[in-house]
Amino acid sequence: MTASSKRTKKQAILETALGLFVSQGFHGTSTATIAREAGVATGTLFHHFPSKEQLLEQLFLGVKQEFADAIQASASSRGSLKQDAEQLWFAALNWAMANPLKQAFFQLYSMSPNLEQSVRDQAMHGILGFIAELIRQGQTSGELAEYPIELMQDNCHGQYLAATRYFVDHPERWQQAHERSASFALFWNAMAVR
Amino acid sequence: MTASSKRTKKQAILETALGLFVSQGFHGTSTATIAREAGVATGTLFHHFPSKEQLLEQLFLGVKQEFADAIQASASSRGSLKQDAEQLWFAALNWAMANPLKQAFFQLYSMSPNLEQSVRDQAMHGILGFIAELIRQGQTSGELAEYPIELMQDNCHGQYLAATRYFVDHPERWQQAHERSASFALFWNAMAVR
DNA sequence: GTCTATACCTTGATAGAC
DNA sequence: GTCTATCAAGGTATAGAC
Repeated sequence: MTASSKRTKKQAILETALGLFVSQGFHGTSTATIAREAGVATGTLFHHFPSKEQLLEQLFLGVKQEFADAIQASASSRGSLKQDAEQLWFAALNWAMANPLKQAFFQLYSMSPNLEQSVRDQAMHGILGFIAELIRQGQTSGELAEYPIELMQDNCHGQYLAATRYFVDHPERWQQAHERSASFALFWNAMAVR
Repeated sequence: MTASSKRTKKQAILETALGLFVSQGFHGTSTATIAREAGVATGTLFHHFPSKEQLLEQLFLGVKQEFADAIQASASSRGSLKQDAEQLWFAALNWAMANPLKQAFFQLYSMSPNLEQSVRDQAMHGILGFIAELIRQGQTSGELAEYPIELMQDNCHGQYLAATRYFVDHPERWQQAHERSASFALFWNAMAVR
Protein backbone atom coordinates (compact mmCIF):
# COMPACT_ATOMS: atom_id res chain seq x y z
CA MET A 1 0.00 0.00 0.00
CA THR A 2 1.16 3.53 -0.73
CA ALA A 3 2.05 6.10 1.85
CA SER A 4 -1.16 8.00 1.23
CA SER A 5 -3.49 5.02 1.36
CA LYS A 6 -2.08 3.71 4.64
CA ARG A 7 -4.06 5.27 7.42
CA THR A 8 -2.01 5.50 10.55
CA LYS A 9 -3.43 4.73 13.95
CA LYS A 10 -3.03 8.39 14.84
CA GLN A 11 -5.20 9.44 11.92
CA ALA A 12 -7.78 6.80 12.83
CA ILE A 13 -7.94 8.20 16.34
CA LEU A 14 -8.41 11.75 15.06
CA GLU A 15 -11.14 10.77 12.60
CA THR A 16 -13.00 8.72 15.19
CA ALA A 17 -12.74 11.47 17.78
CA LEU A 18 -14.14 13.97 15.27
CA GLY A 19 -17.33 11.98 14.85
CA LEU A 20 -17.78 11.20 18.51
CA PHE A 21 -17.07 14.74 19.73
CA VAL A 22 -19.73 16.01 17.33
CA SER A 23 -22.39 13.46 18.24
CA GLN A 24 -21.75 13.14 21.98
CA GLY A 25 -19.79 16.19 23.02
CA PHE A 26 -16.31 16.37 24.53
CA HIS A 27 -16.94 15.20 28.08
CA GLY A 28 -19.65 12.90 26.80
CA THR A 29 -17.06 10.93 24.84
CA SER A 30 -14.62 8.75 26.78
CA THR A 31 -11.10 8.05 25.65
CA ALA A 32 -11.89 4.34 25.98
CA THR A 33 -14.74 4.72 23.47
CA ILE A 34 -12.58 6.64 21.02
CA ALA A 35 -9.88 3.98 21.21
CA ARG A 36 -12.28 1.05 20.84
CA GLU A 37 -14.13 2.62 17.88
CA ALA A 38 -10.84 3.51 16.22
CA GLY A 39 -9.62 -0.05 16.63
CA VAL A 40 -6.68 0.80 18.90
CA ALA A 41 -5.85 0.37 22.56
CA THR A 42 -6.16 3.16 25.11
CA GLY A 43 -2.43 3.01 25.62
CA THR A 44 -1.97 3.82 21.94
CA LEU A 45 -4.21 6.85 22.19
CA PHE A 46 -2.17 8.26 25.05
CA HIS A 47 1.04 7.45 23.20
CA HIS A 48 0.04 9.84 20.38
CA PHE A 49 -1.73 12.45 22.51
CA PRO A 50 -0.55 13.44 25.97
CA SER A 51 -4.11 14.09 27.15
CA LYS A 52 -7.70 14.19 26.00
CA GLU A 53 -7.57 17.99 25.91
CA GLN A 54 -4.55 17.94 23.64
CA LEU A 55 -6.34 15.55 21.34
CA LEU A 56 -9.22 18.00 21.00
CA GLU A 57 -6.87 20.90 20.42
CA GLN A 58 -4.91 19.13 17.67
CA LEU A 59 -8.16 18.12 16.04
CA PHE A 60 -9.51 21.67 16.16
CA LEU A 61 -6.38 23.28 14.77
CA GLY A 62 -6.15 20.69 12.02
CA VAL A 63 -9.72 21.24 10.87
CA LYS A 64 -9.23 25.00 11.04
CA GLN A 65 -6.19 24.74 8.81
CA GLU A 66 -8.02 22.59 6.29
CA PHE A 67 -10.80 25.15 6.04
CA ALA A 68 -8.42 28.08 5.75
CA ASP A 69 -6.47 26.34 2.99
CA ALA A 70 -9.63 25.48 1.09
CA ILE A 71 -11.01 29.01 0.91
CA GLN A 72 -7.71 30.82 0.44
CA ALA A 73 -6.86 28.56 -2.50
CA SER A 74 -9.84 29.96 -4.38
CA ALA A 75 -9.58 33.56 -3.19
CA SER A 76 -6.79 34.57 -5.52
CA SER A 77 -8.45 35.59 -8.77
CA ARG A 78 -9.32 39.30 -8.97
CA GLY A 79 -12.58 40.63 -10.30
CA SER A 80 -15.02 43.17 -8.94
CA LEU A 81 -15.55 43.26 -5.19
CA LYS A 82 -18.90 41.59 -5.58
CA GLN A 83 -17.40 38.85 -7.72
CA ASP A 84 -14.64 38.29 -5.19
CA ALA A 85 -17.18 38.09 -2.39
CA GLU A 86 -19.28 35.64 -4.37
CA GLN A 87 -16.31 33.40 -5.05
CA LEU A 88 -15.37 33.43 -1.38
CA TRP A 89 -18.94 32.75 -0.30
CA PHE A 90 -19.25 29.68 -2.48
CA ALA A 91 -15.77 28.40 -1.69
CA ALA A 92 -16.66 28.44 1.99
CA LEU A 93 -20.05 26.83 1.39
CA ASN A 94 -18.55 24.23 -0.90
CA TRP A 95 -16.11 23.19 1.78
CA ALA A 96 -18.91 22.89 4.32
CA MET A 97 -20.99 20.76 1.94
CA ALA A 98 -18.01 18.51 1.20
CA ASN A 99 -17.10 18.18 4.88
CA PRO A 100 -20.32 18.31 6.88
CA LEU A 101 -18.82 16.56 9.91
CA LYS A 102 -15.88 18.93 10.08
CA GLN A 103 -18.21 21.86 9.57
CA ALA A 104 -20.39 20.69 12.44
CA PHE A 105 -17.34 20.13 14.62
CA PHE A 106 -15.90 23.53 13.82
CA GLN A 107 -19.19 25.24 14.52
CA LEU A 108 -19.78 23.42 17.80
CA TYR A 109 -16.31 23.88 19.23
CA SER A 110 -15.67 27.44 18.05
CA MET A 111 -17.67 28.54 21.08
CA SER A 112 -17.11 25.61 23.39
CA PRO A 113 -15.67 26.01 26.88
CA ASN A 114 -13.71 22.78 26.31
CA LEU A 115 -11.15 24.68 24.26
CA GLU A 116 -9.02 27.47 25.66
CA GLN A 117 -10.32 30.83 24.57
CA SER A 118 -6.94 31.81 23.15
CA VAL A 119 -7.06 28.85 20.77
CA ARG A 120 -10.59 29.69 19.68
CA ASP A 121 -9.94 33.41 19.23
CA GLN A 122 -6.78 32.81 17.27
CA ALA A 123 -8.59 30.51 14.91
CA MET A 124 -11.41 32.97 14.35
CA HIS A 125 -9.14 35.93 13.75
CA GLY A 126 -6.94 34.05 11.33
CA ILE A 127 -9.91 33.04 9.22
CA LEU A 128 -12.08 36.15 9.46
CA GLY A 129 -9.25 38.66 9.48
CA PHE A 130 -9.03 39.17 5.74
CA ILE A 131 -12.82 39.56 5.55
CA ALA A 132 -12.41 42.86 7.38
CA GLU A 133 -10.03 44.05 4.67
CA LEU A 134 -12.53 43.28 1.94
CA ILE A 135 -15.24 45.16 3.82
CA ARG A 136 -13.00 48.21 4.17
CA GLN A 137 -12.34 48.20 0.44
CA GLY A 138 -16.04 48.11 -0.25
CA GLN A 139 -16.71 51.00 2.10
CA THR A 140 -14.01 53.12 0.45
CA SER A 141 -15.38 52.43 -3.02
CA GLY A 142 -18.91 53.17 -1.83
CA GLU A 143 -20.23 49.71 -2.58
CA LEU A 144 -20.76 48.72 1.05
CA ALA A 145 -22.57 50.59 3.81
CA GLU A 146 -20.50 52.29 6.48
CA TYR A 147 -21.60 50.33 9.49
CA PRO A 148 -19.10 49.39 12.22
CA ILE A 149 -16.68 46.91 10.69
CA GLU A 150 -16.73 44.41 13.52
CA LEU A 151 -20.52 44.30 13.41
CA MET A 152 -20.42 43.60 9.69
CA GLN A 153 -17.76 40.94 10.21
CA ASP A 154 -19.83 39.16 12.85
CA ASN A 155 -22.87 39.47 10.61
CA CYS A 156 -21.01 37.78 7.75
CA HIS A 157 -20.06 34.96 10.06
CA GLY A 158 -23.61 34.54 11.33
CA GLN A 159 -25.06 34.45 7.82
CA TYR A 160 -22.46 31.90 6.78
CA LEU A 161 -23.33 29.64 9.69
CA ALA A 162 -27.04 29.94 8.92
CA ALA A 163 -26.50 29.11 5.25
CA THR A 164 -24.38 26.06 6.02
CA ARG A 165 -26.93 24.74 8.47
CA TYR A 166 -29.65 25.23 5.86
CA PHE A 167 -27.85 23.47 3.02
CA VAL A 168 -26.31 20.71 5.13
CA ASP A 169 -29.77 19.91 6.45
CA HIS A 170 -31.25 19.99 2.92
CA PRO A 171 -28.53 18.79 0.52
CA GLU A 172 -30.93 18.53 -2.43
CA ARG A 173 -31.52 22.27 -2.33
CA TRP A 174 -27.81 22.87 -2.72
CA GLN A 175 -28.18 21.37 -6.22
CA GLN A 176 -30.57 24.11 -7.28
CA ALA A 177 -29.02 27.27 -8.68
CA HIS A 178 -31.78 29.58 -7.46
CA GLU A 179 -31.28 28.37 -3.89
CA ARG A 180 -27.55 28.96 -4.05
CA SER A 181 -27.87 32.42 -5.57
CA ALA A 182 -30.54 33.36 -3.05
CA SER A 183 -28.15 32.56 -0.22
CA PHE A 184 -25.52 34.87 -1.68
CA ALA A 185 -28.08 37.59 -2.38
CA LEU A 186 -29.11 37.63 1.29
CA PHE A 187 -25.47 37.83 2.28
CA TRP A 188 -24.55 40.60 -0.14
CA ASN A 189 -27.68 42.74 0.16
CA ALA A 190 -27.31 42.99 3.90
CA MET A 191 -24.18 45.12 3.45
CA ALA A 192 -24.58 46.59 -0.03
CA VAL A 193 -25.44 50.24 -0.61
CA ARG A 194 -28.64 50.45 -2.63
CA MET B 1 -39.93 37.22 53.62
CA THR B 2 -42.47 37.37 50.81
CA ALA B 3 -43.30 34.56 48.47
CA SER B 4 -41.41 36.20 45.64
CA SER B 5 -38.28 36.99 47.62
CA LYS B 6 -37.96 33.47 49.01
CA ARG B 7 -35.88 31.52 46.57
CA THR B 8 -36.66 27.85 46.77
CA LYS B 9 -33.95 25.21 46.68
CA LYS B 10 -35.31 24.08 43.34
CA GLN B 11 -34.84 27.55 41.87
CA ALA B 12 -31.34 27.75 43.33
CA ILE B 13 -30.46 24.46 41.65
CA LEU B 14 -31.79 25.67 38.30
CA GLU B 15 -29.95 28.99 38.48
CA THR B 16 -26.69 27.35 39.50
CA ALA B 17 -26.98 24.72 36.80
CA LEU B 18 -27.56 27.45 34.22
CA GLY B 19 -24.25 29.09 34.98
CA LEU B 20 -22.28 25.87 35.21
CA PHE B 21 -23.73 24.33 32.08
CA VAL B 22 -22.73 27.47 30.17
CA SER B 23 -19.20 27.70 31.54
CA GLN B 24 -18.31 24.01 31.72
CA GLY B 25 -20.74 22.21 29.47
CA PHE B 26 -23.26 19.52 30.37
CA HIS B 27 -21.03 16.49 30.92
CA GLY B 28 -18.32 18.76 32.26
CA THR B 29 -20.56 19.71 35.17
CA SER B 30 -21.21 17.13 37.87
CA THR B 31 -24.40 16.95 39.86
CA ALA B 32 -22.25 17.08 42.99
CA THR B 33 -20.82 20.44 41.89
CA ILE B 34 -24.24 21.86 41.08
CA ALA B 35 -25.54 20.80 44.48
CA ARG B 36 -22.56 22.17 46.40
CA GLU B 37 -22.57 25.52 44.57
CA ALA B 38 -26.32 25.84 45.02
CA GLY B 39 -25.98 25.16 48.73
CA VAL B 40 -28.01 21.97 48.74
CA ALA B 41 -27.28 18.27 49.11
CA THR B 42 -27.10 15.90 46.18
CA GLY B 43 -30.10 14.07 47.58
CA THR B 44 -32.09 17.31 47.32
CA LEU B 45 -31.14 17.74 43.68
CA PHE B 46 -32.40 14.26 42.84
CA HIS B 47 -35.53 14.87 44.88
CA HIS B 48 -36.52 17.75 42.55
CA PHE B 49 -35.17 16.30 39.30
CA PRO B 50 -35.30 12.59 38.49
CA SER B 51 -32.05 12.75 36.54
CA LYS B 52 -29.38 15.12 35.28
CA GLU B 53 -30.89 14.97 31.79
CA GLN B 54 -34.29 15.98 33.11
CA LEU B 55 -32.71 18.90 34.93
CA LEU B 56 -31.22 20.14 31.66
CA GLU B 57 -34.50 19.69 29.84
CA GLN B 58 -36.53 21.60 32.42
CA LEU B 59 -33.94 24.37 32.36
CA PHE B 60 -34.01 24.59 28.58
CA LEU B 61 -37.78 24.65 28.30
CA GLY B 62 -38.03 27.26 31.06
CA VAL B 63 -35.56 29.59 29.38
CA LYS B 64 -37.26 29.09 26.04
CA GLN B 65 -40.60 30.05 27.57
CA GLU B 66 -39.14 33.19 29.14
CA PHE B 67 -37.77 34.29 25.80
CA ALA B 68 -40.97 33.55 23.95
CA ASP B 69 -43.02 35.49 26.51
CA ALA B 70 -40.67 38.47 26.34
CA ILE B 71 -40.82 38.94 22.59
CA GLN B 72 -44.48 38.06 22.13
CA ALA B 73 -45.45 40.62 24.76
CA SER B 74 -44.08 43.40 22.55
CA ALA B 75 -45.13 41.97 19.20
CA SER B 76 -48.76 43.05 19.41
CA SER B 77 -48.88 46.65 18.14
CA ARG B 78 -49.55 46.93 14.43
CA GLY B 79 -47.67 49.33 12.15
CA SER B 80 -46.01 48.81 8.83
CA LEU B 81 -44.24 45.52 8.23
CA LYS B 82 -40.87 47.17 8.64
CA GLN B 83 -41.96 48.78 11.90
CA ASP B 84 -43.23 45.45 13.18
CA ALA B 85 -39.97 43.78 12.24
CA GLU B 86 -37.98 46.51 13.94
CA GLN B 87 -39.97 46.18 17.14
CA LEU B 88 -39.48 42.42 17.13
CA TRP B 89 -35.76 42.74 16.42
CA PHE B 90 -35.16 45.03 19.34
CA ALA B 91 -37.42 43.12 21.70
CA ALA B 92 -35.35 40.02 21.05
CA LEU B 93 -32.06 41.88 21.39
CA ASN B 94 -33.23 43.61 24.55
CA TRP B 95 -33.99 40.28 26.14
CA ALA B 96 -30.58 38.95 25.22
CA MET B 97 -28.86 42.02 26.67
CA ALA B 98 -30.87 41.76 29.87
CA ASN B 99 -30.24 38.02 30.17
CA PRO B 100 -26.78 37.31 28.76
CA LEU B 101 -26.36 34.04 30.63
CA LYS B 102 -29.70 32.69 29.46
CA GLN B 103 -28.92 33.87 25.95
CA ALA B 104 -25.60 32.04 26.01
CA PHE B 105 -27.26 28.94 27.41
CA PHE B 106 -30.01 29.01 24.80
CA GLN B 107 -27.52 29.48 22.01
CA LEU B 108 -25.20 26.69 23.19
CA TYR B 109 -27.86 24.09 23.87
CA SER B 110 -30.10 24.79 20.87
CA MET B 111 -27.71 22.65 18.85
CA SER B 112 -26.31 20.44 21.60
CA PRO B 113 -26.44 16.65 21.41
CA ASN B 114 -27.16 16.61 25.15
CA LEU B 115 -30.79 17.50 24.48
CA GLU B 116 -33.12 15.27 22.48
CA GLN B 117 -33.62 16.62 19.00
CA SER B 118 -37.38 16.65 19.41
CA VAL B 119 -37.06 19.03 22.34
CA ARG B 120 -34.72 21.32 20.42
CA ASP B 121 -36.79 21.31 17.23
CA GLN B 122 -40.00 21.98 19.08
CA ALA B 123 -38.45 24.98 20.81
CA MET B 124 -37.10 26.41 17.57
CA HIS B 125 -40.35 25.98 15.67
CA GLY B 126 -42.40 27.54 18.42
CA ILE B 127 -40.24 30.61 18.47
CA LEU B 128 -39.43 31.01 14.80
CA GLY B 129 -42.76 29.83 13.47
CA PHE B 130 -44.47 33.21 13.40
CA ILE B 131 -41.42 34.73 11.70
CA ALA B 132 -42.32 32.69 8.62
CA GLU B 133 -45.77 34.28 8.60
CA LEU B 134 -44.31 37.79 8.65
CA ILE B 135 -41.98 36.90 5.79
CA ARG B 136 -44.89 35.61 3.72
CA GLN B 137 -46.80 38.85 4.28
CA GLY B 138 -43.80 40.84 3.10
CA GLN B 139 -43.45 38.75 -0.02
CA THR B 140 -47.12 39.18 -0.89
CA SER B 141 -46.93 42.95 -0.46
CA GLY B 142 -43.73 43.08 -2.50
CA GLU B 143 -41.61 44.44 0.35
CA LEU B 144 -39.50 41.29 0.76
CA ALA B 145 -37.63 39.28 -1.85
CA GLU B 146 -39.10 35.96 -2.94
CA TYR B 147 -36.36 33.66 -1.76
CA PRO B 148 -37.20 30.27 -0.21
CA ILE B 149 -38.95 30.94 3.07
CA GLU B 150 -36.99 28.46 5.14
CA LEU B 151 -33.71 29.93 3.91
CA MET B 152 -34.86 33.41 4.92
CA GLN B 153 -36.02 32.10 8.29
CA ASP B 154 -32.65 30.49 8.98
CA ASN B 155 -30.94 33.66 7.81
CA CYS B 156 -32.94 35.75 10.28
CA HIS B 157 -31.93 33.39 13.05
CA GLY B 158 -28.26 33.52 12.08
CA GLN B 159 -28.22 37.30 11.96
CA TYR B 160 -29.91 37.48 15.33
CA LEU B 161 -27.31 35.19 16.88
CA ALA B 162 -24.49 37.24 15.35
CA ALA B 163 -25.95 40.51 16.63
CA THR B 164 -26.42 39.18 20.15
CA ARG B 165 -22.86 37.89 20.28
CA TYR B 166 -21.64 41.27 19.08
CA PHE B 167 -23.56 43.36 21.60
CA VAL B 168 -23.14 40.99 24.54
CA ASP B 169 -19.39 41.06 23.94
CA HIS B 170 -19.40 44.88 23.63
CA PRO B 171 -22.18 46.18 25.92
CA GLU B 172 -21.05 49.80 25.56
CA ARG B 173 -21.88 49.73 21.85
CA TRP B 174 -25.41 48.73 22.66
CA GLN B 175 -25.79 52.20 24.22
CA GLN B 176 -25.10 53.89 20.90
CA ALA B 177 -28.09 54.47 18.63
CA HIS B 178 -26.13 54.20 15.41
CA GLU B 179 -24.81 50.77 16.40
CA ARG B 180 -28.29 49.55 17.19
CA SER B 181 -29.82 50.90 13.99
CA ALA B 182 -26.95 49.44 11.94
CA SER B 183 -27.73 46.00 13.31
CA PHE B 184 -31.35 46.29 12.21
CA ALA B 185 -30.37 47.71 8.82
CA LEU B 186 -28.20 44.67 8.12
CA PHE B 187 -31.07 42.42 9.14
CA TRP B 188 -33.73 44.20 7.09
CA ASN B 189 -31.69 44.95 3.97
CA ALA B 190 -30.76 41.29 3.55
CA MET B 191 -34.38 40.48 2.72
CA ALA B 192 -35.81 43.80 1.50
CA VAL B 193 -36.61 44.46 -2.16
CA ARG B 194 -34.65 47.46 -3.30
C1' DG C 1 -38.13 18.53 51.74
C1' DT C 2 -33.59 18.08 53.10
C1' DC C 3 -29.76 15.87 54.73
C1' DT C 4 -25.64 12.18 55.24
C1' DA C 5 -23.67 8.21 53.73
C1' DT C 6 -22.67 5.19 50.41
C1' DA C 7 -23.24 1.79 46.45
C1' DC C 8 -21.75 1.04 42.06
C1' DC C 9 -19.88 2.41 37.78
C1' DT C 10 -17.01 4.90 34.44
C1' DT C 11 -13.41 7.96 33.80
C1' DG C 12 -8.54 9.63 32.28
C1' DA C 13 -4.18 8.14 32.57
C1' DT C 14 -0.04 4.93 33.63
C1' DA C 15 3.14 0.73 33.75
C1' DG C 16 5.44 -2.49 31.57
C1' DA C 17 5.59 -6.57 28.31
C1' DC C 18 6.18 -7.22 23.44
C1' DG D 1 4.41 1.83 18.36
C1' DT D 2 1.08 -1.08 20.24
C1' DC D 3 -0.90 -3.83 23.48
C1' DT D 4 -3.06 -5.67 28.25
C1' DA D 5 -3.86 -4.82 32.86
C1' DT D 6 -4.73 -1.81 36.29
C1' DC D 7 -5.24 2.26 39.38
C1' DA D 8 -7.04 6.24 41.82
C1' DA D 9 -10.44 9.58 41.28
C1' DG D 10 -14.68 11.20 40.36
C1' DG D 11 -19.34 10.23 38.28
C1' DT D 12 -24.75 9.46 38.94
C1' DA D 13 -28.09 7.92 41.67
C1' DT D 14 -30.22 5.72 45.92
C1' DA D 15 -31.38 4.61 50.94
C1' DG D 16 -32.94 5.99 54.94
C1' DA D 17 -32.75 9.16 59.08
C1' DC D 18 -34.64 13.52 60.34
